[in-house]
Amino acid sequence: MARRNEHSREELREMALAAAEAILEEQGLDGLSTRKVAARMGYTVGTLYLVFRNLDGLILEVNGRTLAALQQTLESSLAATTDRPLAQRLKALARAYHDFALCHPARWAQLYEHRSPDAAVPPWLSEAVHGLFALLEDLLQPLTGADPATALAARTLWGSVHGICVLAVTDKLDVAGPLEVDAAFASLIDNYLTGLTAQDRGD
Amino acid sequence: MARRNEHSREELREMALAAAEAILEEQGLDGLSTRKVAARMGYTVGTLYLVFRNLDGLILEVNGRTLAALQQTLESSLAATTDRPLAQRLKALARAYHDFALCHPARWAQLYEHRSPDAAVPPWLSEAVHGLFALLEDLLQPLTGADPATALAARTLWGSVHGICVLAVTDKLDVAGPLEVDAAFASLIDNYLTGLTAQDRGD
DNA sequence: CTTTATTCTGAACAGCGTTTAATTATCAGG
DNA sequence: CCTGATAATTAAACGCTGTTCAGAATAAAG
Repeated sequence: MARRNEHSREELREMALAAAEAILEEQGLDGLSTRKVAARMGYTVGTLYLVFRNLDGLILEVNGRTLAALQQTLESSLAATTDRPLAQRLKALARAYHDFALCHPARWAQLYEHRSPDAAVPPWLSEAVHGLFALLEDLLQPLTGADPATALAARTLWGSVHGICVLAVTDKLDVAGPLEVDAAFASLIDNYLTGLTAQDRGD
Repeated sequence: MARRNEHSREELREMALAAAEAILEEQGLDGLSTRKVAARMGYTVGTLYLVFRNLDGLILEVNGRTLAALQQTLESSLAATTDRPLAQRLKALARAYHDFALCHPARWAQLYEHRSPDAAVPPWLSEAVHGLFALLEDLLQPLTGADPATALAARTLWGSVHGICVLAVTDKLDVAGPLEVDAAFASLIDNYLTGLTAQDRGD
C-alpha cells in the first residue's frame, strides 16, 4: 500500500507541522510524539523521516512557525499603540507576550525548553529571534541612542519580561492572576525607563 | 536475593537522590532515568518505587535539595557583601544566581522545566521558593517600605534576573560570555533602583 | 524447624525515537 | 498491454523509557 504522490513533500511537511502544533495545543509538551504526528496525518512514522531529519528537525520548524506567530502578535500590538507614550507601548508589548504564552503554553514552552542535540541552532531560527529583538530595539533607539546601549537595553528588557512571564506561567511567583503580572510589568518598565532617562540627562 | 535491611529506607532515599544528582550533572536532563538511578545505587527499578511514589516524586525531592543549595549560595553571597551599597549587593546576588545556573545547568533547568503531573506542588517546595524571595524582600524592604510594594519589587526583580539568566544560559540572547550577562544585570538593577528611589522621593 | 513478614528482583506492558527490509503503486519503454 | 524499474510507504524490529506486580529470597518470630 504505497500511494505514490498522493501528497507532495511540501504538503507532507505542512501536514506534519500542523499536526504537531495541534497535538502540542491539545496534549502539551509531553504529548508530542512521532507516532502521534504520523497517525494524525494518516501516515506511518517512517514517512516522517522522509521529510524531517528526525523529531528535533520537526520541532525546530515548529519553533520557527511559533516565532513567526509571536512576531505577528507583537507587531499588531505595536500597530495598535502608535503615538502612545513609550512606556505604554512597552507595557502593551509585554502583555501581548504574556497573552501569547497563556494562549499557546506548549508551543511557547517548546520555544525555550527544546534542547537541540546538534547544539548548532539553524541560522534561520537565529534570524527569527533577531527579528523579535529588532522590534524592541526600534522602540528604544530614540531613548538610548548609541547602538550598543540600545542592544543592551533591548536584551535586558526582553529577558526581564520573559523571566516574569516564565515564573508567572509556571506559577512560581505566587501570582494569582494576570493582574499581578501586569503590575510586575508596570513596575519593571516604569522604573527601568525612569532609570534610562535619568542616566540620559544627568550622569 | 533479597538483602533485608542492608540499607534503611532513609539510606535508600539518600542514595537515590545522590545518584540522581550525579546523573544530572554528568548526563544532563535527558540522561536521568529510573533504571540509571537504580543501577547507580546497586538496586533494581522496583526498589525505587518503594521509596518514591514515582519518578516525579524523586525529581521533586531533587528540586528541593537544589533549592536549598541555591539558597545557601545566595546567602553566602549576601554574607560576603554586608555593608556594601544595595545596588552592589543585588548585582552580586544576580551573579551568584547566574553562576549557580552555569555550575549546575541540569539541576537548575530541572527546577524550572519539571512539570508536576499532579499539578499540586508540595507545600515544602513552595516554602523553599518563599525562602528565596524572602532574601530579596529583606534587601528591598528599606527602599520600598510598604509590604505589598516590597513583594512586588522582589517578584519583579527576581523574575527579571531569572529571565536574563535563562536566555543567557540557553544562548538566546546573542550573548557571548558572562561579561555581557553582567552588563545586563547592571543595566537592570541600576536603572530599576533609580526608578524605585525616584518614585520614593517624588511622586 | 516452621511460619510469617518483609525486602527485593525480574519479567512484563505499553509507549518512545529511529532504522531498514520488504511491499506496493505508479510511471516508462517496448 | 505487459514488463521492468523507480519511488513511496509500511511494518517490523531494536533498545530505550516509566510503571506494576507476582514471586523469590532472606530475616525475624514462634
